[in-house]
Amino acid sequence: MALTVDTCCFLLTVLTKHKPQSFSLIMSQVRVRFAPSPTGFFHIGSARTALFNWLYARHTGGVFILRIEDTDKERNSEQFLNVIYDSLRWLGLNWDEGPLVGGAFGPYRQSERASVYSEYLQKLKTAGRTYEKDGAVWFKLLGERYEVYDEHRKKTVTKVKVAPTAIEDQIRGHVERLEDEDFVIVRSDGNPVFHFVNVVDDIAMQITHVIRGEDHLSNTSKHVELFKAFGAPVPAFAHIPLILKQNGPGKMSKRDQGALIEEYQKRGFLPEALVNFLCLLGWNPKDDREKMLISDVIELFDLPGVNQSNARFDEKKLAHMNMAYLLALPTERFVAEAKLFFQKHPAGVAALAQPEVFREVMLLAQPKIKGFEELPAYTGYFFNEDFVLDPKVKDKVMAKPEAKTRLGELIAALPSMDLSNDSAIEEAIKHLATSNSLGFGDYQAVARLAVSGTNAGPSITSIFRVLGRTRVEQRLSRLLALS
RNA sequence: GCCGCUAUCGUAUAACGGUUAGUACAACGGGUUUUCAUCUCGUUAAUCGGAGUUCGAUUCUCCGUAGCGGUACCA
Repeated sequence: MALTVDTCCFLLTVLTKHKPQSFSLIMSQVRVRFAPSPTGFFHIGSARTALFNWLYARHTGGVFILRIEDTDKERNSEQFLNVIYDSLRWLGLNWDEGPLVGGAFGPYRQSERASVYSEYLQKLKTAGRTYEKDGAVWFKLLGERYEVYDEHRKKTVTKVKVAPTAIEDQIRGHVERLEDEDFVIVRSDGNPVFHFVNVVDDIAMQITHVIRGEDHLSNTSKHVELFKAFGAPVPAFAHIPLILKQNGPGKMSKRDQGALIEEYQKRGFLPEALVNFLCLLGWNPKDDREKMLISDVIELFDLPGVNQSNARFDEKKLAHMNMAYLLALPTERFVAEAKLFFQKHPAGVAALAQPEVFREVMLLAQPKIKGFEELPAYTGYFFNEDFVLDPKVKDKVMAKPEAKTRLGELIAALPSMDLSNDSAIEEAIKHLATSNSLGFGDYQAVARLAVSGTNAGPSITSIFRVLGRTRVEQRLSRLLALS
């Protein structure tokens, strides 16, 4: 069926609730790409770039493409590719075209696109926009050439009289930069350089919006000149701010704490919490909402709403977000996720030995912890008899001379206690307390020390209930004998 | 050095050119929780500096300063 351009725009507007003027550049579907290099690491900055691309695609009803920039042949392996796939999948950023899923514009790995590059190189050669020098292929700018001595580089360079290249950035607005020197597009070893393959792929894959880190803003003038030389439409650009390390100068590098997605996976962060945190680093819904459904973010996300200044990473805010998600998690999913976490943890064997107990303990832990990584330390004493007594807590609690008396009274009362539910246990301890003219608190601290080795944790009544009479008795007696 | 981008509490951010400059995290102090955590109330805390435009500037312009990025036959 035939559709007019107006009809198309109207439909797109209706379908995406998007401002029509944002479509001035393109008459077709939005196509964005995320183009990581398989280095064996997946950086949090890359994750956010991927996320913003994905959000924009989902917001506009467009296509999110994964393209692998693996031209650096030496340090590539399937393993490294899997890091990318795993990280994206874990974050929930599914791609519509790319490796594993295919698409009409493949292949999606640069290492498999050599023929495309030579074809495009030929176009440029035919157009007279290249020349060879020192065995490399250079891109020829259009204009009058002149020589000038560069003090900083300590050599004479050839410059070209050209007008500045204008970039209309969706986030930064109008940016101008003078691109006045020819540059290499194919190295003397025959490998095309990043600028060239990047632009060729964007043309070949019909990318409409290039959303990437600000570190590429200065490169963009090169890219724009290449697009023009190919006679291809220049895509819309959107350069998103960088993530700075939380302490010290500079952007976050892979050596910084918290820089790698892998680390969050290992530490048991909830991916939806990390994604929510990342959404808010450089973007906001223009109201006070913070914990948001991803569907709401998709609806509200737009490029002009992205901030222009770099953002410092804040692990405490992320931890808080993770806790908020943990608290809101349906119980059974919490237990299931906790199980997955323990399966990869050394303490997991003991913890998972008794599924019933494990579940009970996890129910106690859910409202108390900030992240799954706290679980082994927080719940260890439930699964192990040889837990350690915190020396500081022990000294403090056992410093009171009556502590041993309280312990003895508890042991004596224990056989007749109803341990079937928390309120019964509470009643029993209260009864014991009042009969000795004391309060619940007089038994709480010493009992807690005896059964858990510490002064923090779930309610003492719950610990008694889950542990059961025998183990509680053993632990109380052990502490009494010890002191 | 040169080029580009940026600049609001410690951090992330909000504020049609008109607000007592808001919110969240953190910090600190109460309350709740017979522990801890949660929750809750409160306190501390910001428009980088200087000009200009304007009746009025956090907001627009310019100049400084600082931060960040780029400046490769890396990506």
